[in-house]
Amino acid sequence: MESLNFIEHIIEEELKSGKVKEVITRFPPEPNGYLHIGHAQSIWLNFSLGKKYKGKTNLRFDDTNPLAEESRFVEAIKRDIAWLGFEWEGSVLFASDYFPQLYEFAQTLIKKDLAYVDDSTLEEIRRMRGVPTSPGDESPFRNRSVEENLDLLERMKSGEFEEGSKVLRAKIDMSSPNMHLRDPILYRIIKSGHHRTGEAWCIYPMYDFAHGQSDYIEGITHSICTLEFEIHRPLYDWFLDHLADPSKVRPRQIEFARLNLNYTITSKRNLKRLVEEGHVDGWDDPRMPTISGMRRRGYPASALTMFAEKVGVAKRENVSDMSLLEFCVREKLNKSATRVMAVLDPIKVEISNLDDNYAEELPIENNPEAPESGSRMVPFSNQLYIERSDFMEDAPKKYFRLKPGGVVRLKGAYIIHCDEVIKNESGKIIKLKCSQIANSKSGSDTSGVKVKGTIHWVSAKHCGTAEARIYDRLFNIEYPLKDKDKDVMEFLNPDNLSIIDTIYIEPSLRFAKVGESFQFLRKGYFVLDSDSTSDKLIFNQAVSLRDGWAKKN
RNA sequence: UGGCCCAUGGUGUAACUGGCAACACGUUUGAUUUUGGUUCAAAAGAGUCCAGGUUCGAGCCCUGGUGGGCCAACCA
Repeated sequence: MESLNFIEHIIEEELKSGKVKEVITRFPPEPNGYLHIGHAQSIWLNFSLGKKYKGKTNLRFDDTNPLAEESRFVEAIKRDIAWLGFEWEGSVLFASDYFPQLYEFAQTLIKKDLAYVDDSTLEEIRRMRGVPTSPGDESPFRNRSVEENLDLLERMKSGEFEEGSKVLRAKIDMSSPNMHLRDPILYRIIKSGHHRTGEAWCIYPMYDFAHGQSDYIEGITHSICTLEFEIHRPLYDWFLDHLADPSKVRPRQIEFARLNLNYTITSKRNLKRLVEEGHVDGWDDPRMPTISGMRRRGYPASALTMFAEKVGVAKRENVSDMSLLEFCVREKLNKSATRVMAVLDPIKVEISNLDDNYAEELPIENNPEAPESGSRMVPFSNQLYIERSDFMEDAPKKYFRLKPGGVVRLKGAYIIHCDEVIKNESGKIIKLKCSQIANSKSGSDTSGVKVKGTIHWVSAKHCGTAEARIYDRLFNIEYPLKDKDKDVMEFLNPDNLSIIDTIYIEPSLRFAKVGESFQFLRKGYFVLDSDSTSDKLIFNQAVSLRDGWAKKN
């Protein structure tokens, strides 16, 4: 039997008992930044629940704070969700679409004597709210008449009062141990343009007054959010108790633990800092744990949803291993990425027994995991580059690559024997003189020579060049936010990006398209970055290949 | 001196109305391999935070602790 997460258990019970007839979820981002991997999980959760139970999922922007929100974020968020492969029901929705209705809800509460306009200052309200361990004090404005409150709210709406001079509050319980029930603020005055409603409003609802009612208006059945909203649930329900039509679908808020990843952060506030303080090049910098960053890094969308699924959903605080995400990335790319050869740190190889105008095209498979992908022709000559790490002068016994007097297979080509090591004055190896073993051609090898290793190569006469950007973990400690006395930025990994300005790539790579993923044989998965130009290709390393040799050494 | 929530290998999740703690990642070992990749096979690693209780039987139920998270923006 397939195991269910706790939300699915709840849903299935409700479905069985008839408490709910269908499942309608929503993903409710605030357009004040880019989406990160934690949001990817929430998106996956909401949309897959909708799909699994044959319901639907809305995309609704929670845009109730004009000071923070911008339409460029709306666009970026839509792009990311679509890229992940999810389709929201109908058109994109906005909490701001419901401002008129929300305003009526506010009037309804006033008429029920459950809300009042408070003239107290911010500081006074804060002080009267008290602290969790002892009751707060009631506002002197708490007992205004319904008529006065209605009038005052209307005048707040029409712009008669200054920002901060008045708020609308719910009349609940100033002594509640739950701070959110101590007469929470419903509306505040903000005289600032809104990304969608422009100057139409100068009062804006608070999150608590907007979210649940928006869910209710849309007929959402399950309003899934993260744990920090757990304490808001009594308020969520209180509004519904007083405003919802009992004959209509009543949304239920369910909280789950947000996803965290080690060696990085998933807090919008800190991601914003990374961008604004210039620690990265933007929200879509490949080092960022944002969906856009991961896309640019070369992580496939399917790897992100696979990761979300494998991590699972529960209520306990958790920090997932980056290695699981990387596993998902490799898993997907292994099946889809074309294999090509690129030398990142070259050492020249001259094949002495081939003459200078020798040229040959050799067929090399595009992807052994997908035989139908066929092969391509790769030029071979007497001048090659191999990886510096594929040669060792004093090699240990288990070193399977090239060494003086040793042999190695050039992938898809010939076996070569290392005859001579050429060094410069400072002792650095600049060239290897090798000889090609007769009859050792790949696929028709009758030489009888046994090799332990196969290495990649490019023809120095035919190859192109490119820049490679190699990424490492963003932060150099596992839990960057753990030490609250220190600034997270202190823990940034100074080596989180290394740029190799010239790598040597096989000619076929000249036709790579931006966003196209490749496996650089024996190195890792790379994607062509959008910074590339027609005369300069730039590849991002999504993730290296697993390396059993490196691990042991 | 408050309230709400959580606690299962290193990590993340399972264990449906109590019934031999399972899966994945990671780690280690071996085999295969013209990628030290992939694939395949295997191993190590928790007795379920602690103490009581109920029960033939508790990771699951009850009580009390302990530890952790969240709550005092006119943010979401």
